[in-house]
This record gives sequence, C-alpha cells and structure tokens, in this order.
Amino acid sequence: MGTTGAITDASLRAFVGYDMKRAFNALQADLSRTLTPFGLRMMTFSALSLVVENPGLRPSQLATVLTIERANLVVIVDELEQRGLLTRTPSTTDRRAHALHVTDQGQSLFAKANRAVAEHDARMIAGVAQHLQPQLKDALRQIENSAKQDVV
Amino acid sequence: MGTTGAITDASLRAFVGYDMKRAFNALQADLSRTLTPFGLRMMTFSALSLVVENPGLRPSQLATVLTIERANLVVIVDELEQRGLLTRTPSTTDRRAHALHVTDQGQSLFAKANRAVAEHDARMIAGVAQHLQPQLKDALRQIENSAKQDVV
DNA sequence: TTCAGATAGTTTTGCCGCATAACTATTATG
DNA sequence: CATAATAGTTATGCGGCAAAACTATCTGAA
Repeated sequence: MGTTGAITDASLRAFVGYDMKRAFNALQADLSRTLTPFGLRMMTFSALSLVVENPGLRPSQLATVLTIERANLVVIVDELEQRGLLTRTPSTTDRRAHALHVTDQGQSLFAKANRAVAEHDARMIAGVAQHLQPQLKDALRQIENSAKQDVV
Repeated sequence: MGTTGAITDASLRAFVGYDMKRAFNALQADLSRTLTPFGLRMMTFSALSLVVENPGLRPSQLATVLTIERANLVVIVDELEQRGLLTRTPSTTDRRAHALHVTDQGQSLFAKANRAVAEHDARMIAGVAQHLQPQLKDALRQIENSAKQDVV
C-alpha cells in the first residue's frame, strides 16, 4: 500500500481554485466523451454554437468571445468548414473580413450535439440542490470577473 | 464594429460547464501570474503542497492524487528535485519505489508561495457572498463526483 | 489626399498539460 | 518457480494556447 495510511490533499482543498480545477477536469473529460460521437470537441462545439447564435460573425469576433487568439481560431474554422458545417464568405463591407454562417448540415449536427450536451450538463449539476444551481452559476461568473479584473 | 450589434453567448451560458471553463481559465491565468515569481506552476505547486503534507509519498501515489499519469509526474519531480526543493530517495521497504521529501529550501519556498496562493484565492472568491462560499465548494466537489461516476 | 498606424486573416513556431505505449527492475502470487 | 503485477522511466504525439511575423485592407490625421 502507501506510506502509512491515507493520502490527504486537505491543504489544497482549502482553495476554491483546486476544487475548480478538479471539477472542471472531470467534467471536461466526460464532456469529451459526449461530443466524440459528433466529431466535435469543446472548442469546435462552442464555436459552432456561437455562429449559430450570431450568423455572419467574423472570425476575429469569434476569437474574442472564445478568449483565444485569432491565430488559433483559424484551424478551428478550417476544420468546421472542411467538414461542411459552416461557410467562410468574404464580407461585403470590409474586404479584409469574412462572415461565418452555419450550413444546414451544421445546423442539424449542432441541434443533436446541443441536446446531448444539455443532457450531459444536467447530469453534471444533478447532485447540486436545485435552489443552489443558479447561485452556483452566479458564483462562477463572479469568479471569472474577479480573475479578469485582478490582472490590474 | 461588429456585424449588427452585440455578440451573445446566451446559448452556451445555459451550461454550467461553460461557466466553469471560463471561470477556471480566468482563474488559472491569474494564478499563473501569482506563481511565476516563485518559479512554480499550478502543477508543481500542487505537487510540492502534497509532498509537504504527505512526507515520504511515492511518485505513483502523487500521480494518483493529482490525477495525472506516472509518466508525466517524472518531469515534474525532476524539475523540483533539480531546483533542490525536494529529494527522491530509494524506499527502504521496496527497492522499486522512491520516497519524496521536501527540503528545507522547498519548505521555505512553499510557505511563501502558499501564502501568495491563499491571498490569490481569497481575491477570487471575494465577490461571492460569504455564506455561499462553502456551498460553492460543495457544489464543485459534487460536480467532480458526478463527472467521475458518469464514466459508467 | 496621402501616408502612418490599426485591423483582419493567416502561417509558423513553441510551450504546457496530458495520454499511450514500451521498456527495465523489482515484488507478489498461483 | 514462473507468471503476473507494480514502480519508475523514456519516447512520442495530440490538443489548447500564446507570440511573432507576414499580407491585405481600412482608417484617421497632417
């Protein structure tokens, strides 16, 4: 067995950051399994969702919302475009820019994937008391804001 | 500017997983800045903390607690050992195994880093109502468990 | 009006986190 | 005692992500 008895991470458990890392890692691993049948990853699913919700979105805007660099978005859009899930058409008003639109095929795949993700998310949060669920989301958004403002 | 008006991610915001990803990413970025002055990353800080708390821990046990593969722990321990923060000594009872111990220098560095991380963590959670903070941690641990059990 | 600076998209490169496979040395077990 | 299991290690590769450098285009101020 071990050294003497049980191993403890009590010191780290004092940090909400540690709890978040563990929860998110476990959730992410499980979500990946949910998305694999659709040929999607977290990032490609999120990108698809945002283009569905914001037709005509430009790549740079999408990168901003996803908080990743434009450079990294290129391969994501490449992948989705090559699979015929979205289109990249030149902008009519700005010849530098492109407009992103989801194809019918992309819409269809997204609808199915979104249902699966919704079910997955429900499973994840099921163990949290109903009345605490909105407060949990509020707390997470508050932490996101605290972390961003802390940059200063 | 944009396409028409504001870009929305309301569809993704319905998922607690999305809120968690964003919160964790922001927190992690900020925590990295906190740890940089100590020459530590999240992973090396966590490893150091666990060895401080569990002297004589074996690498395989450490990997299990950190939920990473033994193979990846090697480089982490290598790094900490080369910096003189911990020692890797042969186990007396099992000639395959090693025992990890933090050096005085490691203890000293960890004490300082731990204080900085504690302050960082306090800033992160400061925006969450005091009475909700323990419930937030409970919820995160519950989600971690839900995600792990969902593998089945 | 023109030209310097900003912006959009892209390519390249590299680091970090993490998984898998394969290997050696040692221990445990049927 | 032979086989299986375990501890540590090395090598390899993928995904997420950042930084730098480049071209094409747009914008704003002298």
